[in-house]
Amino acid sequence: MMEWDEREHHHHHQAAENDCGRSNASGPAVPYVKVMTDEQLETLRKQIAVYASICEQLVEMHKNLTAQQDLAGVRLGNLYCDPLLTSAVHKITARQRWTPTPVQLQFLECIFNQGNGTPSKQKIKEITAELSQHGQISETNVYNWFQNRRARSKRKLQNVAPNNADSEADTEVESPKEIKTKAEVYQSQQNLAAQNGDMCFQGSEMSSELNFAD
Amino acid sequence: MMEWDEREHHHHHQAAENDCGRSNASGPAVPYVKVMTDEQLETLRKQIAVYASICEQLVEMHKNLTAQQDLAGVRLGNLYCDPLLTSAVHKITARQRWTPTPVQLQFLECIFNQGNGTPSKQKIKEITAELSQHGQISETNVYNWFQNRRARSKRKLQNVAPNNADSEADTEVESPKEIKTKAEVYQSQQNLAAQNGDMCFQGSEMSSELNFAD
DNA sequence: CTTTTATGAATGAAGG
DNA sequence: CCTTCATTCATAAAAG
Repeated sequence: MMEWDEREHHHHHQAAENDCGRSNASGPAVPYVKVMTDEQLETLRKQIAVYASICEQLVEMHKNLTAQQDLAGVRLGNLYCDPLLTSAVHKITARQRWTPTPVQLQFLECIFNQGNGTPSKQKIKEITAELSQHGQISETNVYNWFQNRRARSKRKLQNVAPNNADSEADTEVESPKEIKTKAEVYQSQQNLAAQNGDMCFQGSEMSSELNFAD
Repeated sequence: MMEWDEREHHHHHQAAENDCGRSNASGPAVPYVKVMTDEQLETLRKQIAVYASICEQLVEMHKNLTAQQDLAGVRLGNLYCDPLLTSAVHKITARQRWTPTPVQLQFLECIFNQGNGTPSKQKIKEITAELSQHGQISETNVYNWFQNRRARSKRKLQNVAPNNADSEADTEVESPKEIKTKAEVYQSQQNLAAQNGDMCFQGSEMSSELNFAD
């Protein structure tokens, strides 16, 4: 479901050279390295998210409480959450995702436009095999692509529905403002942990060590 | 930038299978895994620990505050929260579909992992009753959850198993693991969650398993 | 660099 | 159970 497509690496001279699986694999030259599966990473990511959420909640509670009565003596002063930390954690556990190459995209688009609805499982297999020649791709990727393509195409038509008759072949048309508004809300919801200025902690010496990402 | 290296692994079993440097480098159709150095793992642990610590402190603080004065009118614990949408005018569009709270999810995950596959009708009832204490939930929700969980778990396995390898270039994968190396973090999280059972952490979920390499 | 948009992926629920 | 759909989430890419 996902491939870690490591793009341009900034040739960092990290302590441990990660050469797992390299062609020259016979060498036991990889001393200290830990391996995690996608699932494990995902789990970790979720747990960290939970913590972030809990902190958020608690800070909110605290703010409400202190707002009512001046409890100057109980500042959150000692609790600091380093933004960098959050961001670093995020990067570490961030999920990567497949991105179709232009060729693959064109091919998929082409098949999609042939109208034959949801490609059968077998069909998916064939398509995947075909597209593998043009880059990394999996059946799941193909499956998801069609699912999304179909769903979004459908929604677009709905949004333009009021005008049935004039423009129909708008598979690539722009979406209405309503969607936009919704997106904004959604956007704000997402970045909670990332940008709550009120709980801007700091003071953890941890930050300096966050040099995984770039 | 990072030393996350994705690799094709042939077996799918726990993070422990750190087979970096193995001789088989041509392995087709194998799962991808992330690799971390000891240092990175250590940093991650520290970061999580920081979160745990912050949460504990906040909880403690909150308890002290509420203890000092009876804030009956500010029962913050019950707000079906949405901390981020403080300016929530949009929130009118309430969520329609059930979303398990972290605690609920954890519980479900736990039961699921006990292997006792088929959740009988009676069992569903019990589980639902139990989880009701942690938030809105119905038997249908529980039922669906198990259905989906199982189906998806199964599918993941299929994606790993069919290593027939013709034209490699396979992508996605997952690692089915049963291990239960609960990390301390997990433990803390649990306690925290328990103490704040009436909080609803929207938007973030947590999984039950945390087990990265040692 | 920050914000916005496009879109790959996850998941609760419905159909069969 | 398995498949399909709708909605939501998260991130890569584009815009400012």
